[in-house]
Amino acid sequence: MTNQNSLPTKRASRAGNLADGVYQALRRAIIEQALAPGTKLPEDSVGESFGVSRTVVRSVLGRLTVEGLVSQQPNKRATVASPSISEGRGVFQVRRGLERTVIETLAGRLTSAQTEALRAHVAAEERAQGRDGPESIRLAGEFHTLLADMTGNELLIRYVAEVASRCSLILALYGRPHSSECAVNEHQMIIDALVRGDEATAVSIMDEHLMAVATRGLLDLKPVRERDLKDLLSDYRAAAK
Amino acid sequence: MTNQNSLPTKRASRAGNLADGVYQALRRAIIEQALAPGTKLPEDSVGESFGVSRTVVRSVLGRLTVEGLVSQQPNKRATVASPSISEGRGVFQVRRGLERTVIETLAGRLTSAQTEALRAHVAAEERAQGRDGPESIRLAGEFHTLLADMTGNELLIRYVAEVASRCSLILALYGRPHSSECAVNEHQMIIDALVRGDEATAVSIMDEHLMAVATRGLLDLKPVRERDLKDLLSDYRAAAK
DNA sequence: ATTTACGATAGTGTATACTGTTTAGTGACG
DNA sequence: CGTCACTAAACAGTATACACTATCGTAAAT
Repeated sequence: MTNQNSLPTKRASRAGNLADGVYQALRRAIIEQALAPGTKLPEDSVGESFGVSRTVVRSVLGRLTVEGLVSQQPNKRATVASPSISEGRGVFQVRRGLERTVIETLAGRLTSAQTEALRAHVAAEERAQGRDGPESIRLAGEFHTLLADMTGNELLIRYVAEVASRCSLILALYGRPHSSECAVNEHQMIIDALVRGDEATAVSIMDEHLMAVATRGLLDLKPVRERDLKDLLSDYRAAAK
Repeated sequence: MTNQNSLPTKRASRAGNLADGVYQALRRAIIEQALAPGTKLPEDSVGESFGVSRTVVRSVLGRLTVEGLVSQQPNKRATVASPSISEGRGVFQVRRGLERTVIETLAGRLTSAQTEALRAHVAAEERAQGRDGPESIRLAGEFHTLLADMTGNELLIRYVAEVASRCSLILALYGRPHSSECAVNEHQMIIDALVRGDEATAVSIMDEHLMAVATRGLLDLKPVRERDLKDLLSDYRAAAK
């Protein structure tokens, strides 16, 4: 039942790490809400979906667990994490502190190339404004991780990425259906303050921005639909090159 | 070569997770610098040291890698992480932001029991002051994680614990030999400001406190002694109940 | 003598087999 | 009918086997 048998050429080039591919794919599936919070993730089934063994899935689930996207209890099936409201508040609070650090690091120190990249991103956000597909959700989150990237601080980058993805989950659970999550013009204002080198203003806009996003979410728990796991994951299998 | 053969009664009670035990032990070994940065950690050898299989070791090394205490590259042996100075600076910067959040959360909100616990801890630090054994190092770090615990914010707790342990590594690499790392009286002052509810002061003391710890470390790389891995780990084996 | 090619050894990546625990389904008993 | 006990299936925890990759020493070729 090796993958060589069923898919002889799939990873023929050079293997290395199956785990990474599955990790990326599963992570996206969760963040883009193809897998609703609470969805069961038995190691065998997930493995079958991606054509890998439990060994690989296990390590992936471990990683996702420390990132808070999956929750695991001993001898129980893993599930897509389903954070409580108070956990959610905690995450947002940490996020505020983290992004404050990002802003402090960046204020007045953006290269023109970086400024360029940020403006381009905001433009993309504006274009995606109308349809609230996964596209818009993803872009809004990526603005923050893009900022973090520019600090060059590895740990800061990882933490911001982590809280941002957790926030996606939280908003999926408790957010209003059509809140566009990040007001694009707030992003614009942050960029402006950063290039002006106006640290105080940039910090306070970011802070309010995040507060706003957090308080925009305080509503109805959405119903959890039960569907077939393999169905839901089929789209993401291709991505696990 | 199962552990039942060699140690029939060791984990007779109820198993569950061997991994947790090994994780704790290995983590301590690194933080307390029994395992110097750069030390090679082959999965088999570590497994033998603790009497478990590679499977378990592998998951543990994975966890420690995401925490930054171990570094892994594909198809290469894992090693105890050996962060660069600039990585070190990055970690300290994140830490400042994180602990700022801790202070903001706690200022003026400490229960008397919590205040009690903090004062007791500082007292313990003072007692351990003289001998700069692992005891003193551990206590100094634990003051910060103790504070974080009191926020009740799971994520914040995890992050602070993570940066604190990474900082231990960094100071081990670049710190002066006998810098007592955290001046105990600074801890005392932080507590005082917190109970007064004086958030601004508490934040700035903590900030300077961390800055001081960070700048106290900027010196000679210590030589790396080469010793037998199993020797070094023998003390920690018992802890992996 | 120095460098390159090659082979042995050590080590990681992944699958699979086995064991123990949880979960869910079924029937007996209240 | 409900609920309790019991059994079978599903599932996680762990060890091990095998394939592939890196590492290092040794010998051949320059």
